[in-house]
Amino acid sequence: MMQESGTETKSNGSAIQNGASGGNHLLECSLREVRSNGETPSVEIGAADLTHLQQQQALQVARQLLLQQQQQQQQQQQQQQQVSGLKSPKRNDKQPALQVPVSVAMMTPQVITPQQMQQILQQQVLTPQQLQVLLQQQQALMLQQQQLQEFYKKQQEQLQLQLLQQQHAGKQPKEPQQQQVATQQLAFQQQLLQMQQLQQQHLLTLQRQGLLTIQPGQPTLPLQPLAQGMIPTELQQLWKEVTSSHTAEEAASNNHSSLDLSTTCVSSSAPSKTSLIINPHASTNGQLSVHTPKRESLSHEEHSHSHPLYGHGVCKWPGCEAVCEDFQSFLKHLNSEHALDDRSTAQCRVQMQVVQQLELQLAKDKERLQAMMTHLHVKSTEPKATPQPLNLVSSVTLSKTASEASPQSLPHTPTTPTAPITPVTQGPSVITTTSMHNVGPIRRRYSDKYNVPISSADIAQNQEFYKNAEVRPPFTYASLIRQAILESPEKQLTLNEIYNWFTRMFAYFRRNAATWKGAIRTNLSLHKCFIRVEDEFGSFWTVDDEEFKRGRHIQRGRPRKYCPDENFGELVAHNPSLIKNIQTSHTYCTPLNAALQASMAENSIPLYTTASMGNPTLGNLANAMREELNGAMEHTNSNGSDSSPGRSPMQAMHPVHVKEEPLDPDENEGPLSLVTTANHSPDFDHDRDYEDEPVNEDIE
DNA sequence: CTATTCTTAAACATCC
DNA sequence: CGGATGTTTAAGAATA
Repeated sequence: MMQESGTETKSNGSAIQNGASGGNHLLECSLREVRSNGETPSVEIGAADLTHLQQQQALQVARQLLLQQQQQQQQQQQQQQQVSGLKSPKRNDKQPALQVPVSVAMMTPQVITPQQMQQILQQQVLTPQQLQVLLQQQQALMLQQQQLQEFYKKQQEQLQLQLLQQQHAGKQPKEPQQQQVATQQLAFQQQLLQMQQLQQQHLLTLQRQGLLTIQPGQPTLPLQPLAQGMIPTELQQLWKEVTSSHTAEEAASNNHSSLDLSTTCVSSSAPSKTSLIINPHASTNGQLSVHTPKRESLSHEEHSHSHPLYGHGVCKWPGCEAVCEDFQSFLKHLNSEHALDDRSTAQCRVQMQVVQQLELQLAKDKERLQAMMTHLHVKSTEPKATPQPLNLVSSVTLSKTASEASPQSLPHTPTTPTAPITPVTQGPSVITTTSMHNVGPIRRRYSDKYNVPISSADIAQNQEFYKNAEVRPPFTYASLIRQAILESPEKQLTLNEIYNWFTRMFAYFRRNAATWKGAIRTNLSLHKCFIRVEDEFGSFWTVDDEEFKRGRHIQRGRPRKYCPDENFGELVAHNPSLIKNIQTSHTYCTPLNAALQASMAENSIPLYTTASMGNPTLGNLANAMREELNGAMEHTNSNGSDSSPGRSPMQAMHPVHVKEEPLDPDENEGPLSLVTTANHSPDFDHDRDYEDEPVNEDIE
């Protein structure tokens, strides 16, 4: 269209074939912007948003957990020094340090930065189910930690009280009691340590399983001292608030729910960020409340009988696994079997080493991941400046594609050196874009190439990316053509409309027109799934999605759609009166039962054969299809932008001619005339291309 | 290494 | 006649 022959070069053909296998993304483009009829993407949006927010929250929970642990460790060190020194000259000053950093993760939504959000959106790592599990696990861990920490806090206070008494009461012999308290203190510290280790193991396990992806380049990694967007004073303040709220909770008067806290933090911490990244739709779909109320309820339930070392009726002390009927028995068991002794101490030491090792490993993995990301040109620190084809980072379902995302497959074609920095403003609309259809095969094949669920965020981002970056989309022509057709309101496009779709949706297809247009034509002819329908005003193309999923081509050496040299087999295939009724209804009855269509397409001949043998259902079938056709014609008069302007809505009323399905000679012996009889019209008997060919009766 | 898939080019046909 | 549209074949690259 735009710059046709002048810039035609063959040089970019195969070279660019390498250039855009960055991922398999849906190209569900522009449905909402091109046409506004029909589709209601809200459900899918909700699911997508849910996933994204879950990812966000999971990530944040993980981050905050780790952050929390570090803070705790510092506190413990401080407190340990206190205890061991048996003097606390500045207890009051230290009081804030005694505050337990509970529920820091509750305020995760406002901590996350747009960059993080962007990355999370780009990563389709977790399924909702996985996220749910992850969240629950994290919540359980956090609650356990809270509970223990509160217990610990009480002990600490008790100890301080005793110390105070000791100081004020002179040097009266309270030694035994104090020793006991100190012992308990140590035991709880060990428990805390153990719990932290468990948490980190949990996190690491999740990460290794690919359930949790910790972003590289983010100052929020576990080993980093502070989370982005949060300064120490804020943390302290929040801890205070949270702790006080939990104290109130213990007093059975908790009105200060975690949700409130979260809200408070949102408004005080980073409201602009929050409002920027939280999609209104998402925020109202219960996503945020999924987290916090659950925590709340859990905190009530598990406060009474939750312990990081107790789960499923089993003591979780390393190497113990003693069965405890209930929580009380567990506590007894814990105090009796895992009291402060050499063995427990040694186990704690071991656990500490384990934690250190894990941290080390985590640091290494983080470094490795960062290097990988850098290598793949994924600018994790640049959120929106470079809309890359997504799914590069990671994907559960498309890991193969991700692995294919070698650097050369990134959009760095010679013709598009500036592609990666093409500015595309996405904003919250990323989440609101939806997907109608799944794109089929990508350029680089992979086994599960069909119907791979891809998130709408990818679609949107990739759509924007390919719209603006002159990068070859990593999809086959067939998938793109299908996409174009399926996006059209009537699921049909003329060739020129397909061209237009390509140029509109992909900057890459705004040049070298002759090349890709020819490829489109070739693909239309070659693929079984593309059905050419002819009416009095021209022809248009439809797609048989079931056939598309089968991915069949018109096989060579078999009857062609177009065969100048006719022979017996081709006569069958070229008989326009045979299948056209089926095809016609097929064309117009997208609302028709897809399974029926698939069945028709797949088993057309057996169907006919059966019908010829006297199956009474065929007539009904034909009638049903005619009815479907009639019904479908009622809504064919909606004009999308891709609709041919020259075709009036009334065309649909006319009999149309369909590209002959290339019936295989080995399966087209069926007496198709019966179908013709079912809906026979003189109009069907002359096809433009094959009017001189014998009709199907010859094959009988 | 082989088979398959996909792309690209080209030749050819038909229609407008 | 020339362009648009279709069909078919072949070659080569990429991939399974």
